[in-house]
Formats: sequence, structure tokens, C-alpha cells
Amino acid sequence: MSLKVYNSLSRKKETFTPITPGHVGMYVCGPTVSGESHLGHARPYITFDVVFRYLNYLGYKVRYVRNITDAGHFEEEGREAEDKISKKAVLEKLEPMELVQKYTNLFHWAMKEFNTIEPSIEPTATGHIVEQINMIEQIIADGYAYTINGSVYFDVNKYNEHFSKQGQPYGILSGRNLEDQLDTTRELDGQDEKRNKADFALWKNAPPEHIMRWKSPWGEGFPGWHIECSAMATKYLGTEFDIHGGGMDLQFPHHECEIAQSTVCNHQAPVRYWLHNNMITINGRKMGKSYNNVVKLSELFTGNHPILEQAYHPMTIRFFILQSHYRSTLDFGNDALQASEKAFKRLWEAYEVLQKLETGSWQATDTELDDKVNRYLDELDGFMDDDFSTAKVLANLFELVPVINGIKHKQLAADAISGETLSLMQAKLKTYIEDILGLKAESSSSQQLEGILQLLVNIRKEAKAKKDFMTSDRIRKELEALGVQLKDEKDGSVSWTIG
RNA sequence: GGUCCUUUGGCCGAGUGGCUAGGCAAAGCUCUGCAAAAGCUUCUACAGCGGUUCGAAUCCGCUAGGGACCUCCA
Repeated sequence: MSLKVYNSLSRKKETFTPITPGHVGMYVCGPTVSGESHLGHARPYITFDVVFRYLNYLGYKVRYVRNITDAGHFEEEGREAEDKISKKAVLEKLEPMELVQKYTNLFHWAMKEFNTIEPSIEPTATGHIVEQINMIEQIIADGYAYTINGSVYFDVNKYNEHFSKQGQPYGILSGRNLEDQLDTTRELDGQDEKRNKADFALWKNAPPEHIMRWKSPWGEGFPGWHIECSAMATKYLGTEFDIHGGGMDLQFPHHECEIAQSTVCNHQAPVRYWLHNNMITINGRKMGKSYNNVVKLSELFTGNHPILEQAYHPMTIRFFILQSHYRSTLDFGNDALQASEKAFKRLWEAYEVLQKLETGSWQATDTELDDKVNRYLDELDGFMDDDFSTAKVLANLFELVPVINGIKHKQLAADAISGETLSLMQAKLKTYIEDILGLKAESSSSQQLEGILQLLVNIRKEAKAKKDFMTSDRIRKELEALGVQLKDEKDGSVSWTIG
């Protein structure tokens, strides 16, 4: 078995072979920290977190680079062509970097809530102005960019003419040709400066009111929209690296431009495998700023948004995202989230039960079931190898839930499956649920709380022994109101779940 | 207008031409002081029409709906 990934560049699944055996370089487009992250942003970071985790599981040494876009040219919701950071800074009376810091912190908080592993390097655009300027200078020196009024533009036509001959036309990633591009009519800032509409900015001259500005050979300004990723990816991953990830909406123009810039500078195509996650939709429509239909992560976690019927735990969201394939659209809805919440709870509880089951060296009395369990476990690697089919992994894990619960609740014989299979199941589920899918308990209880609950359970037990069901039911009912659910097990013991 | 994707049971969602994914919901049953939990069972869907094929949710064509990108966007 070997890992296969869907490469946007070739539009098909390819066997993954790293450039340097045993090592993987992966770059993922990070957040623009001019505002708070929303549900749509969660998808790539959770998706590529699982990619990162799985590559680690396969034994690769992975350098995972995810940038923070904290500079440059952004557009405000109102579509004014202004630097979003500087504009908001005025509105909120904050320093630009203060604002950037605030949203960076919020982003990190959300990523932690989602239990994502921190990238190996998280470079910022403002920290790499020099690298970006160097890269632009090189592009100019090679003749693929021109300067006008203190701004620098990439000459897409010239690039296309030259590199088409080498099988690297502009549009290679997004599958479009330049001629179609030129037909579009858009009135954009600086459009008249450009020789051709398809050209894009490498460096923009900063108007006086623009707060974020840096000195450059072309005057004071700020870097273009795409150069930071090229510069930082090259710096930390080299002129050619293995994986570049991001949302499908970045495929064009962002990633296309990245390819063009890097190809000119490094004399080779920068990326072997382009991986793109699909969008999260809401009522069938992409969740995005332009559509004014975003649900911020903080709103999701607190339930503080008109569309939300309740708060959703970060693990519910993570589970929700992993239940679909990353290249499919995923429709957001309360029903879907609530289904995920319950499903995850059931899976997690079974997982915890499983880890507490005693194993040994007994033989299976139900060999048919034993075989089935082994098959479900064996299939997991193959599912992940098949372009990270987390949905299939979860489906198999759910097949195991009745087996685990059946043993626990004595609906199945304790030795229905062999001790060896049980041990394997424990190990595999730990690896898959915690290490690869990155799921974790929604809440952890303290030892003190456990003690208090045990006390109440004991009191209730005594009441039940005296057939004082009023008291026993009261304890159960009032604990339930506090979010603690008591369950009388068959063997007379009592278990509880908090949450 | 250009390029491309998509349409799966009440809802979400996976699907490699033949082997009823899975989850949630619903109904019934078992267990139980009552609950809850758990287990078992039931619900066998692939937008429409045509074609290819021994066989199609899966391939091809047409029609209809939805969407994405072409502009900041995960």
C-alpha cells in the first residue's frame, strides 16, 4: 500500500513520492489576520492537520510551513481598494500590528481548540519583506516584471509565451488559458497601470494614508498579494517542495501566480503535489465574506449567532469536517452539526470503554466476528492512503462501536473476539482516533469532581437499596440538569458522562 | 460570456460498473424499580430521459436544478 493523493495539477490521484526520501515539505496558505476566522477557515487547517498527522504516522519527517498574512493589500468588505489592516486600524484606534496580533492570537486559540498540531514554522509576511523584495528584484532582472509609478507588476503574457514552450503555461494549475482571461472586464485599482489585465502586482506603491509601508528599490510601498507565499515557501522548503495546500478558492489566481513567480525565480516548478480542500457551504452557498454569510468560530463555540440553535464544541466541528471528504463541499446546518455531536459522543464513549477493557491471550469464540473486526482495522490504512478518506475511516470505527459496547454490556461474550484482536483494536483506535484524526475528549473532569460524583452515586445507591426512588431519581435528575448523566449498568455499577 | 464541479433515502454524507458505507432521526423489541445508556431489528436511495454493457448510483449524451472560479476569499 502506498499513499495516493489527488493532485490538482494533474487532476488525478497520484502515488505520493517525496523529493527527499523520508522527508516531506508541506506549505499551507495560512490566515489573513485582518479579521476573525470563521467556519470556512477551519476546514483547510483541520484537513491539512490530518494530512500532517498521517504523514507523520507513515514515518515521514515533515516540515509543515503555514504562513500568517499580516501585511499587504487586502480589500475591505465594502470593496474599497484599501489596505484592510490600516483601515480598520483607524476605525478601532489600534496600531496595525496590534490588530494583527489580536487576530493572530484568536486564530491560535481556535486552532488549539480544534486540537491541531502547530506547524513546524509559521512565518509572517511582515517578517519577510526583505525576502519578498529580493524575489521581486530577481523577477525584474529576468525580465518578467516591469515597474511603473512605484509599483511592480508581473508580466503574465511574457511568462506564458516563454514557459508554455516548457510545458508550464500560465493557467496550468487552474486549467484556464490566457485568452479567456483577457476577455474579462474588471475595473480594479491600478488596472490602467498594467500592460495587460492578467498581470498582477508584485509590489504596490503606498498612498500617503497607507499605514503599513516599507522602503523598497521602487519607493515606499507594500508587497503584492501573492509574493509572500513564494518567498517564504522557497526560503523554508526550497526551490521545489512536495505539497502545497489551501482552499480551492485560492487555486486561481493566488496559487497560479505563486507558480509563475517561483518558476521564474527558481527556474523550476515549485510544487510537486497541489492539494485543495473544497468549501464549506451554508444553504448550498459558499461561506465567505463576500456573501455575508459567515459564522465566526467564536460564535460557533458559544452559540452566539442567530442561525445557531446551540453552541457547538470544537471537537464536534472537527468531527463534522472529517465525516466528509476534503474535496467535497460540506453543507453547514444545525441538523448536521447536532448529528455530528451525538455521533462523536457515541464514538468517544465507546473508545474510552475500549481502553478500559482487560485483554489477555484468550482465543475468539466468535471467529466470524473476530475476522470482521480485524478486517475493519486492516482497512483503515488503505482508506487514509486513498487521498485521506477520513469519512471511510470513521465509518469503520463506527462498525466497531457495537462490538465494544456489546462486550462492555455483556450483550456479547467477553471472549467473543480474541485477546489479541482486542489489544490490536485498542492500539489501532488510539492511533487513529487520537493521533491521526486528532480527536480528543470534549471535557476532562478533575479528580475532585470525580470524587464528588462518586459520593453522590454512593448515596443514591443506598437510597435505591432502601427503595427510596424519590431520592435516587432526584439525584439522577438534578445531576442531569447540570450536564452529568448517570447510567445504571447491568452489573449494578454506575457510570457517568459529563458534558 | 469563459472554465469547471455537482445533484445519493426524512436530514448529513461515503461510494473503485456487479458485493445493501457510515452517522443522525424515526419505529419496534431486549434489558431495567423507572429512566438513560447499550444491543438487536426495520426504513434497500442514487435529479429526469436516452445510450453503452450480460450488468450502471458509478461510463457516454441530452434536459433540468444547484454551485465554484474568472475580483479579496480557506
